[in-house]
Amino acid sequence: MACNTTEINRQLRKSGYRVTPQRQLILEAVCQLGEHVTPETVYDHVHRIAPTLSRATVYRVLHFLTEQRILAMVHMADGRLAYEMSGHEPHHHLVCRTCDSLLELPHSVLQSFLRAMETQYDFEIDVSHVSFFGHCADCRSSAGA
Amino acid sequence: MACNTTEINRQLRKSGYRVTPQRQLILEAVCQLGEHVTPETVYDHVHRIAPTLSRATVYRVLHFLTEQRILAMVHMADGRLAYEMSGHEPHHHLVCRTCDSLLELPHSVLQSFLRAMETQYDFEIDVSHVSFFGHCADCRSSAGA
DNA sequence: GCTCCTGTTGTAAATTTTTGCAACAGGAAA
DNA sequence: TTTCCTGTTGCAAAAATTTACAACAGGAGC
Repeated sequence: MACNTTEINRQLRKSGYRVTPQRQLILEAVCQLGEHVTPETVYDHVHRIAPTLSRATVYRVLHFLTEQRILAMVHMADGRLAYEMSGHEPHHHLVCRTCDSLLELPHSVLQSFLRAMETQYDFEIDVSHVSFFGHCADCRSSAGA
Repeated sequence: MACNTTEINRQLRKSGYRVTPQRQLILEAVCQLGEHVTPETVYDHVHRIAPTLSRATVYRVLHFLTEQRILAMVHMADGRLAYEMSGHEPHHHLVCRTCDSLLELPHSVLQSFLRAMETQYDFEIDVSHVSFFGHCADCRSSAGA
């Protein structure tokens, strides 16, 4: 996943938004840091380069870039949010609400189903990352009942 | 959705957990308040009845009851969490990340697909509430591109 | 009805995330 | 290049959520 800043910058400007050094730094950080990047990780990273860049800006820019579909939002097991480049290889999770484990789910399992839903509801589902919540085999058996 | 406290209490005791007045109050509150109940709403409600009951306990109990599959966790549009009785009529959402709108999705659309995944991965997906994130028709067209 | 073990709670502080507002700075247009 | 409009940022305070820890209180066993 190369971080094609040039193309993204043009896209932003065309939509009437500004390309600021803060936004560029944060975007590059997410790109370099990989999958499931937390706001705090981003902050640590960019704050080293630009010490005045504030936490508030990190949160605001992450939210903004998600709205612009440049980043994808990932729901972590603990309920917190993480981010990643939306162009990342699609991957999905089964998240256990008891033990917080993550089970990877191949994209192929979802692909056709999600496409069908999109057509049916005219809603563009963010297929780059989908999480399902529930309870894994281990916790199901140990919970007894 | 009647809130069958008796049965739930037995289930908790059998698993070695305690039935405290705080837990009962919070459970009843969620049951009465309906779908998509936020921690703050629960706190307001129970705090009126038991003024010493703290926010920390509300958060802890909501998390705990979700682990026990008595409550279901709902991802709201703004990224915050809400809760509801897990026995509620299953309903699902398409959440727009640009305008935060919620589109209801009938259970039938998901049912067979989720069942198949459960069988395949031995993971009990919480079917009482599933959210998909993406971008709605309106925001897709207005985003231009 | 007691006792004891240990799961739970309240408090207060830490951490995380959001928000209001004035100062700042992209970038389009001249 | 200069100007101007308004989108963005930083700061600081507010709000939301989590955590540590000592005191408390279910409920099983007697």
